[in-house]
Amino acid sequence: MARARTSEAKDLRRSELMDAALEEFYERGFASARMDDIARRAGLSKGTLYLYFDNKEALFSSLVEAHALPRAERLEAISQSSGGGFAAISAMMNLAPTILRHTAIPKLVKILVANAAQFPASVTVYRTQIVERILRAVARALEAGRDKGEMNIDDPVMTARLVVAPVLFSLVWRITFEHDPEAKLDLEALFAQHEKILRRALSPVPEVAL
Amino acid sequence: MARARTSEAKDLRRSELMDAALEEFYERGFASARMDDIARRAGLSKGTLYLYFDNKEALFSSLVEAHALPRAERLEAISQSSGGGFAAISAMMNLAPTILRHTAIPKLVKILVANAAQFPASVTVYRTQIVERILRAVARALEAGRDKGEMNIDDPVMTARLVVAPVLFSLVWRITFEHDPEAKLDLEALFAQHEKILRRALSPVPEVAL
DNA sequence: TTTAAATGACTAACCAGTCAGTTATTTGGA
DNA sequence: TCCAAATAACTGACTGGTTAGTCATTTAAA
Repeated sequence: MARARTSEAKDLRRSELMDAALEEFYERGFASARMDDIARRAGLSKGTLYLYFDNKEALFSSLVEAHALPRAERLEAISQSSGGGFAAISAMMNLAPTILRHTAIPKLVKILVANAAQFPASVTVYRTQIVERILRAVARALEAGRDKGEMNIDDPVMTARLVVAPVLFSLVWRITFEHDPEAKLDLEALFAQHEKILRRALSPVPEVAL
Repeated sequence: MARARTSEAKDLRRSELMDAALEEFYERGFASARMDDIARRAGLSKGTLYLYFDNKEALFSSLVEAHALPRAERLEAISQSSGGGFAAISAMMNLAPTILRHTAIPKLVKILVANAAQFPASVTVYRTQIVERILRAVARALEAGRDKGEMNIDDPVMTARLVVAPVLFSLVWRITFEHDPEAKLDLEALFAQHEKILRRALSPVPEVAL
């Protein structure tokens, strides 16, 4: 293998090894994934893998930490840029299928949920750095909608969880049934329906009807 | 250990071993769970475990199959007995916290999701015997509500997924964050809010307002 | 020639699955 | 009622295969 001499080349190599680890952990599970296979997938040998990571557990933790920050920042930006209310909800619902289909989040969530008991520190990182930041961003978008008089919201914190729930539903459906050709899920239709229900439920009751 | 001579005693022993396996698989993951620990947890030796199950994989499959039928039947009965519509939704939402707190379903879902790639046959059993039966039962309850003129539903199949999504959200939250004392989730409040949103979204629009 | 990145054979530990031996329980003859 | 023989449930030391982690050696690049 061509050598990584500069520190940029090493950073790249490190992230290639992490990508390989994500795939192996996802496909075989943390315990069954072989360090040799991870190295091979990145086109390197096991010995080299150990130049970049102290051990299997450090490789796992670094995965979670590396993905945490950028993801959360992206989602917070989206929820803020749209100015809150139904526009923000709509922007998030439109983004959901892409996130589910083309980012590492579903795979990361799977390996994290599956190994939560073994890696409590990584779980806490993920909860505080991703999950709770996303939930707060959604709650803020709902509060903004209320302040604009566009939404009728009594409990933004619980409602934020309900807004996000179908995304997690789809995520679990995909990672669990993805090899089952009988189990299709129409993401676009699901999120369109979700948005419709939220609009009906959260729109202020027209005064005329009272 | 006192011996199991009758076939009833053997059935009991078998199910004790399965309970032990559920706990070990849940806590350590399928690959890391030791057959010796499973046997010990049931107060037996590893050799005895192999009298009841051919191998580790058979133990896993039997777990999924044993839990599948009774659970699905219970939930179908509830959704039918309440006569459909909001009464059925309400009955299910009231039941959700108990299912999440006091049944094996969350643990079973975790080990199944985590090992979906290794056991496609068990995944298919679970999907057809539990997941899709529950979703069909919910969809039927929604259709019944529409037929009664109590609900305004355009897509019962997608809506059923949205009704169930917060249950899965809570399930994943619990199995992932259960050891994290900072991460509390008020199940009763969440499902109360969910029911409120569904009532608002699915109630027919009052004619006066049009 | 020097450097340090990369390699892969090696070892030490782990564990699924086996099976020869042990022992609780039942059976039936005295 | 007692006890010896028969039965089969149960045990755990053992084996064979697997893999995380090491390190002496090789080799690409400066």
